[in-house]
Amino acid sequence: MAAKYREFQQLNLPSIETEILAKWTEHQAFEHSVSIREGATPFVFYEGPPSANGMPGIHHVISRTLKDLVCRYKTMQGYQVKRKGGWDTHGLPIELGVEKELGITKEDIGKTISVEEYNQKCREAVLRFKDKWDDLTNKMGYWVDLNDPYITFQNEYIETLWWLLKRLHEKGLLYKSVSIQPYSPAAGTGLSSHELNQPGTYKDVKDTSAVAMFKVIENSESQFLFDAANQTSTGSDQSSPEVFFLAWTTTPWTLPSNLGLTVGPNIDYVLVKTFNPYTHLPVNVVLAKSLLGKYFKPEGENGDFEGYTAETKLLPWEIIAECKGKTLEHCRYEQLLPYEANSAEKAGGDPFRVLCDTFVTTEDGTGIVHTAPAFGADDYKVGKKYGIGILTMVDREGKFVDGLGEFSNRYVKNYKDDANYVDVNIDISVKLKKENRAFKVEKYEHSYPHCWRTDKPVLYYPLDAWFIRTTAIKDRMVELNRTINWKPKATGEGRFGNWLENMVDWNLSRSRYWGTPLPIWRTADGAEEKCIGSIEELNSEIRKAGEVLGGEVNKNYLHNGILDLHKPYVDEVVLVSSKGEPMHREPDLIDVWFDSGAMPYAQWGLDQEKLKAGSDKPFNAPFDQNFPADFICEGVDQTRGWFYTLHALGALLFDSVAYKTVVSNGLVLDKNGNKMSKRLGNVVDPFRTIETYGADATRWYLITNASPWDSLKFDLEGIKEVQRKFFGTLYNTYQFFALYANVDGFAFREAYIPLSERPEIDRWILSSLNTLVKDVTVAFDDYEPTIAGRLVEDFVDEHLSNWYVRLCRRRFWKGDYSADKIAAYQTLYECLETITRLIAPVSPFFADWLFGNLNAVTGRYAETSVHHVLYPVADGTKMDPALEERMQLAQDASSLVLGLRKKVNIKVRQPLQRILIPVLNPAMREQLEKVADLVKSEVNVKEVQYLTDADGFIKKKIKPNFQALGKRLGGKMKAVSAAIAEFDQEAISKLEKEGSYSLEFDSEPLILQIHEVEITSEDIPGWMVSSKGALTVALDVTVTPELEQEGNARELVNRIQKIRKDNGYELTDRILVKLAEAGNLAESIRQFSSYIKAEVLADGLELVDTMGEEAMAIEVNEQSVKVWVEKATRS
RNA sequence: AGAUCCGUAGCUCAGCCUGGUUAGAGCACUACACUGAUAAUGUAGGGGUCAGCAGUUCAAAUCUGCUCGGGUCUACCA
Repeated sequence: MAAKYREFQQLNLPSIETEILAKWTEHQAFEHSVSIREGATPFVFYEGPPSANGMPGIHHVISRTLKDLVCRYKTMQGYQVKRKGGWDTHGLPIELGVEKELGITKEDIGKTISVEEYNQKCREAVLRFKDKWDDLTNKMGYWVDLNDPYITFQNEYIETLWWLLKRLHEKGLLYKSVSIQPYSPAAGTGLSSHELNQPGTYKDVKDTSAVAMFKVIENSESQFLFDAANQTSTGSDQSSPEVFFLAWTTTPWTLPSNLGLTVGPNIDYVLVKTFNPYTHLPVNVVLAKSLLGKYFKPEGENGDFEGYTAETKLLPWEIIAECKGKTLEHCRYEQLLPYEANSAEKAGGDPFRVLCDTFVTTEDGTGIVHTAPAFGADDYKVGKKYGIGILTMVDREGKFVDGLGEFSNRYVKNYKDDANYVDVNIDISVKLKKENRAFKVEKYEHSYPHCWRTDKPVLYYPLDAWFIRTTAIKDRMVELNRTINWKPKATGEGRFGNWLENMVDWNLSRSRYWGTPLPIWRTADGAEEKCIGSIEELNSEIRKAGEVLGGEVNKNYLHNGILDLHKPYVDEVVLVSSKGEPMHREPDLIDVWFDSGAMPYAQWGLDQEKLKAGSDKPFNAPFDQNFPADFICEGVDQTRGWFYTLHALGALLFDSVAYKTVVSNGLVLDKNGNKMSKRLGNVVDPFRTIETYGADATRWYLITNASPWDSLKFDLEGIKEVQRKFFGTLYNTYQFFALYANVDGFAFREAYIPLSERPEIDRWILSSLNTLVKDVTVAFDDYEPTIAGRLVEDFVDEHLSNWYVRLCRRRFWKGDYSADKIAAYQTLYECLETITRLIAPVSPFFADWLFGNLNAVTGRYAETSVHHVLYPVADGTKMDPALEERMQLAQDASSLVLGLRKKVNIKVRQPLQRILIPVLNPAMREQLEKVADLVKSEVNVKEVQYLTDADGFIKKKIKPNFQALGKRLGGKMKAVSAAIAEFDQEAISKLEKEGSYSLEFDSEPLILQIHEVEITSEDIPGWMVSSKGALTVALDVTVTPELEQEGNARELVNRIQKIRKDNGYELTDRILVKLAEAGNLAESIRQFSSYIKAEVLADGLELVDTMGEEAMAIEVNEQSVKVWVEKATRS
């Protein structure tokens, strides 16, 4: 006896997964899936390293499912896909976590705790949840190499980063400069953007804002302003008129550092003649035209200048000139608040000019932006462009420097919680008012960032930082980006593309402790600097410095070299310059994004031989075959993170893309569309989800519910639905197969029956199957797993289960082990087996389980896992579009007839004589004839008749084919459409016969072609009719006595089958049946005796007069009858 | 504030690129049927201002613009 297909009580995905997981572990299925492809074309995948200092969430499951399915798919297509895991181990989140845990702040580090101890804590915290992560990886079926991951804090990793940095340094792409960064004077530290994004950082505050007046200097650039002012100058005012630029600020304390005024080149500005509302002196002011309304009332326009006094409420004003911002460029003005400390010389440039830039808006203020390069990123940028120098009149404690007269040494905000603090901003405003230099002073409410630690306002402050000159290759990065296949496309072109267009240099510096140290040593005067590119190089420099400088220098590192590349050790190292001066390390760490962006190189580490040989890619061996990546995938939040840094480093260092395809998946929200957060308590625990519903159902749900890049509303009900609908159906189909295949001992040992010898329906399902394979492959190749999954779902449900199996049920249990039966088994087996391979990438457990169950009996594959076999390839010779089309016709026809039966309430078991189908053309008839038998048995009718218009009793309906006709007719469409609607039967049949029809339209001839209309049959007078599209079906609902008797027989069969089942008989048991008191059923029984016997596997069917108590009373079509069923003894 | 994605039935989504006249599925709901796949299945029904407004067009869920709502990223700036 051959092995049996496994049969089950019910579907239990989690227990299947436990079983498969054990099998994978035992046979090292993952390792094997890679090693069997040794020598094959590699498909390169990069794993974006997660940070293991927090628990994994459900959102990690989606991106990892995507990664996994692509890798599995490519493996099954014959590529070798190595997947090296990795861990991101540096960075602020880790440090903040440790600070919180230890109850310390940044200031404590190096004081109450040594940097050495602190970094040790970070190192311990970093992989705290690694076990949990590994557990999830395992349970969700994510195949990735966890045994040999790259870890960013390891020396080998950091060493490679250093080499890369050195490379950038050599290319002149790594430089030190000032940048304007958020800075907290109260805490005495710069703030990262991460810190600035803490909740509650932005607060609405009321600040004193001032519109300051900058006095224009008369020269050739500004002459036109003065000319206009002079022309309208009135007799009472003999002195030469004064012209001012109006500029608004919410931070008057930045005014002593003012060096420029910025206007928008395309903004319209006006010169307005008016009076200063505080001093009442006549003035001429420049501001943006669209902002006039903020300062001047419409009633005051061209008002009474002569009669203006201090008491006049309404300010008269008049526009006396107009120009674009570009015209104002380079105009000069007098410094607003000159002191000894803020002279033009000290600024070190050519200040007090009007500048142009597009960042200027006219939404607030005056359209002229007061520009203090030290205190704003935009200001700094535009200031640098024009070379106006820089003044930093505030120190790091947040107070004015010496040499600013009455403002010297005053805090610009109340940083010290001083109860007697007097707001210097008010004092500055008052001074301006008195000096005829303020046009408007008022409180202004706006949102402003505050330090999350001290709650004090942040200010933007120039700090030293190291930069990578990404802007140097901006165009190349844009160009390379165009070659990357972005999914979705819009993210690459839009979000990422715009980001590249507006790129600024990459600020690498972080003033923290736990991270990759910048490998740059400098002399005190900064004249000489060294960038170290390897451990070997550092050690040799250490020894050199030890020799030259002598004494205690580097004494801890002279013998064994440096053992840990982190702080504080590297900071203890002193190097020596060519002139014998000591060099100290630049204290910064580098941005963690550099760590992860450099993983294509650093994951392999440096090859010391290649390094010595001076290779320009001195990385360990697999690098050459593993760069660039064919595919990466992470959340959209990585667009400016990992996607960017990978791209930037690939382009900067090797003039290459780092990845060819990138999939950015969307967020996972809760079922109400809210972001998941611990605070709201709506986080979904991935472990519980997987344990309850199974990883496969979860994966399938995540993939098929929405495109990966759309945000997903995660609902457990959806997983249940997938479980029931998809896996349940597929499982049922397998159970059905196994049930009968075990009875018949089918093990695919017979020769493959040629398609030409199989029935229509077999050829149809195999054709559909191959079409499915083709479409699924196209979808996967296009990184559209959602489409692929939905296609498989539709096939399994609609085609395989609800049509093929339903229609073929009898073939499996009826009759001998004939050729037809074998064909049915072979066909269904082929479908199931192919589906296991199709779904293997998405639902790896269930697929492997099903594949194993099938293959265990047939042994068609030598491989023990579906993940080791090849992905199905569509067989064109099995595809037959006409066949698929006519089967659709059959399904539609059946559905229509069943609908009609329902309407007249005649059950399907009651046979009916015939259906009529009007055929519009010979091709349609041919198609229908081929599937007529299927339709007949499906809807239980005896015959199908075809009606042609020759029979004369179809009424046809005509309507324009808008798509075809619209192109030709355009505007006449409406009228012609109305004319077509008026066609009578004669006109329609004329058009059909001749293929065209001419009509007169607007006294112009118009020839209507047959393909420009759609003709359908509308009605068959006197019949029950139903239609869908071009297909119309009529049903003969007459139940003749003969039909009724047959119906009775079938009903009886049905009842006896039920008894068999209730009695618990085996499918193959023979029975004996006795019936009594059958009334008007007796005739049916006699007439259909052999039919009944065959159907219920009865050796005998007897009509008797009476029966004992034990007989069962049943009802058949409202006629009661007594029946007795017993097992027949085998003869 | 800018960029970007999304908005179609009670819920989850197709359809939109390439405009075409009854806007589709599944779930849920209701009724009926089927009963040798049965903790399965089928049929039918109700349920839509395709977020809103304007435009282009003979024709708009589909193309364009604006507005509103939600998400994400970037920024917070005088």
